[in-house]
Amino acid sequence: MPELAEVEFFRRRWWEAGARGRVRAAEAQPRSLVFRHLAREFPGGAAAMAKSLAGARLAGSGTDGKQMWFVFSLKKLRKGNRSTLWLGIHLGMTGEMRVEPADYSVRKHDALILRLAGRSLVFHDPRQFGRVRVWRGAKGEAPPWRNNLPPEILSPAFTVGRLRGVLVRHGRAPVKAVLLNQKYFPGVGNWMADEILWRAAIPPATLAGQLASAATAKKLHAKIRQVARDALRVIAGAGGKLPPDLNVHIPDAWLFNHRWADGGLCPKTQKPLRREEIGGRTTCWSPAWQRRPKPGGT
DNA sequence: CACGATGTTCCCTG
DNA sequence: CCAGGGAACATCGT
Repeated sequence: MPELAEVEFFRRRWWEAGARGRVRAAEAQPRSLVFRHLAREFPGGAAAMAKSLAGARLAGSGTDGKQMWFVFSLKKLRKGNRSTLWLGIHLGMTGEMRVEPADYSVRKHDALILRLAGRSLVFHDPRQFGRVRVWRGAKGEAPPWRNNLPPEILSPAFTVGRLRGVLVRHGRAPVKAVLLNQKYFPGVGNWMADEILWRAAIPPATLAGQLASAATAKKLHAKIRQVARDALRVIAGAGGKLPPDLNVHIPDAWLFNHRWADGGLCPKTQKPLRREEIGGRTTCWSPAWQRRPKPGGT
């Protein structure tokens, strides 16, 4: 499920239910594989994390691409100054965040439950490709996993020039595979990559190096941003009210609604869509619409 | 019963 | 060391 906008949707869901609230207790299911790396970064692993979260106040939250984080302030400590706890959640393939009643009982594949006054915040992940990270530090410090992040695709630092550099550097890879690289396009996943290439009328198997001309890169850059903005607005309710769930209405003018089942038709041409594996992932595209760009200048 | 799923990481090769 | 490709991870639904 989770790409840029779905991650933002789930972050807001927890944040709107828990902002500035006190965590009365935290319950981690240590057998969930989402904690498999935790002990390396946080001595004591899931159990120590749950203990540290008890009594903490939810002070902030955000996302870095598909990585979401919540920051908690801890009660004053006599020793040291490490009064801030960062909780990082990656949703993997099937993770989701829920808000449940206070008396909610743990269900299969729930990984983490935060008990607040009047409600429970639940992180649920059946396939367990998700990941929980925790870092404790002084106020104003950030965890190592927030250092040296690539520019968000909607930030001013995500420039056409940067995009061209990426296309040249990975010139022998299919552009579809390059778009999935989180180092360059944080938050872009399989459906967004297909949507971007469809809107840009670029066949997904095109080698990235073929797209590095100024004109083509500019077009691709515009579509990357457009898909990110549209997805955030429609799915995460950017700038407005949070939609009640992820089953929001996606416009039929997007590829999104037509891509899943075999036999879908391209909304632009009404010709059949094709599904094939490109860049290691199932890719949906419209051969009648997505044609190789003409070789252009620089 | 087999296959595929909106992700990441590790390992191998050139 | 770099770039690219493929497998593995675990579970569920069609």
